[in-house]
Amino acid sequence: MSSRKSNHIDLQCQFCQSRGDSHFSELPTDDLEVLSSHKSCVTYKKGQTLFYEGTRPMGIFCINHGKVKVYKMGSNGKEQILFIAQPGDFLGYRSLLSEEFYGATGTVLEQAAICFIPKSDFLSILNKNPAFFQKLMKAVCHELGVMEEKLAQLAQKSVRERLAATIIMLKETYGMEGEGSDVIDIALSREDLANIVGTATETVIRLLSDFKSDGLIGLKGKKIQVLDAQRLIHEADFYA
Amino acid sequence: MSSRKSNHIDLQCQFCQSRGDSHFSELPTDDLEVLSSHKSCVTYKKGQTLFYEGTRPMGIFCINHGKVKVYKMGSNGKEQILFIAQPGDFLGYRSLLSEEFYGATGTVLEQAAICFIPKSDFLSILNKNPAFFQKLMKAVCHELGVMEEKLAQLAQKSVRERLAATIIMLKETYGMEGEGSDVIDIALSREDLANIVGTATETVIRLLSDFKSDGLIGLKGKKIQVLDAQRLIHEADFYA
DNA sequence: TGGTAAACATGATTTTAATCATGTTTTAGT
DNA sequence: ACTAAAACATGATTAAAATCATGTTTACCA
Repeated sequence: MSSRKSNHIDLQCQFCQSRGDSHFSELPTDDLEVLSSHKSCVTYKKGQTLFYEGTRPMGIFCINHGKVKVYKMGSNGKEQILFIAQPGDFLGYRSLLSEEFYGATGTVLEQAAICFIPKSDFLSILNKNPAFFQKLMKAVCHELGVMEEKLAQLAQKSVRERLAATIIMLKETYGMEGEGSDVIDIALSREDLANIVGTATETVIRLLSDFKSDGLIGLKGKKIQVLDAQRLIHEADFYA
Repeated sequence: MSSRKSNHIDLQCQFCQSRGDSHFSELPTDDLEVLSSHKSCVTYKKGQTLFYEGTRPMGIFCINHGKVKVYKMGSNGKEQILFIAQPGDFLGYRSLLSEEFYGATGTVLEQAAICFIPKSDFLSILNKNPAFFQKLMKAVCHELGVMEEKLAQLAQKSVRERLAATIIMLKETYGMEGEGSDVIDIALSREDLANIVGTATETVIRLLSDFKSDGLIGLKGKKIQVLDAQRLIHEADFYA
């Protein structure tokens, strides 16, 4: 709002690097052209919020680049992070389709480029493409299963187990290949990590130190390096 | 399996009392006839299981009468109840549509009559009726929102708050009208209640006693009577 | 680049809720 | 109706994690 340089950028869906990872991967070319001409693309800085819990969705966000945390704010002021969205992910379509207000807030975790597709365009493409609709249905059903699993884990596992499980999940999602392998490539503060696990920041800090002393992880600055995935999985009490 | 009297019954979807509450409410008559002729209907006794976590869904269940708890079993042998299904509810369609194994187990809470619709029939009706498909999509999206809300509450609220919230929810869903009003008409054991709230059975028992001494609830046998909904809501820390 | 706020870290204390132990009441099956 | 098992109840103890307090390091921006 103060910067003179526009933060709007021009991204064509047809040539989007992240489209292959998205639900748009098999959309016909003409639909992609409609999308490209109607959507707007904006770059965001860390900390900027895309949408707020309790407000009305006007379209969907499609992440070209960067990461977004989606969370609910509790009465105590503490965030509960529901998931972290990455390039190719859609945001806000759940509320759009259930015709409800946003149930959570979406805030950019690191420098991002994100497209916004107006509600009407998204819905018309959805209605024109049964295959796309089915794909999306399948995705929502899968998401529901994932959320149910998270709920059960939260109810039944200790903080230590949940933190170990979270680190493993992060490694699978953001672990880099080759070189600095096993380093989890996402800049999460201890507080964010606590808000994923559902615990206090101090508890996460303590447990990370424990894991480090035990040789399970290494701490490169604020990035976590998984040293012994096997034992970490054991800590998470999987397959038990 | 031992009883000589068959537990199969004949229920026609066209005349189903519970259909008005279900996603089938606006399905064309000819589709209902197809359903009726292809489905099978069975009565179940308390404790019988409809489907098991980790198995492959072969169709969907539609509840005509009775209640079913859907839960995940933890490594400690403790159940986490995800939701309780009632007449008109579908069960198992989520896994069917995401093409995954059942993520949870469904067990009958009280005497029930439940229809089973084979996968192929359900899917063909789904594909023939875009309006039905959309309705279902909307429902799944709503469910996802509900599950996210539960997750956040579990992470952020105390056991006391969660129990109060659960009682209020149960009252809204199963509260009887008129006469014995405010009595929650569902036979939940203290253990089941604990597995909804995500706590130990003893803790639920103690808190129920507390609520009773405080005049918030009455205990009619094992059924709960809500005496002071306002204060109960306050205990649940809503609108805070 | 110096100053300031945020993030990280560690210790001490308190709170919450789980677990363990034991007894009583209800329920269901023969 | 009788018995066994399950459910309910209450007290005592322990364990887990939150909270409070304080100090250090890191990151950011004017």
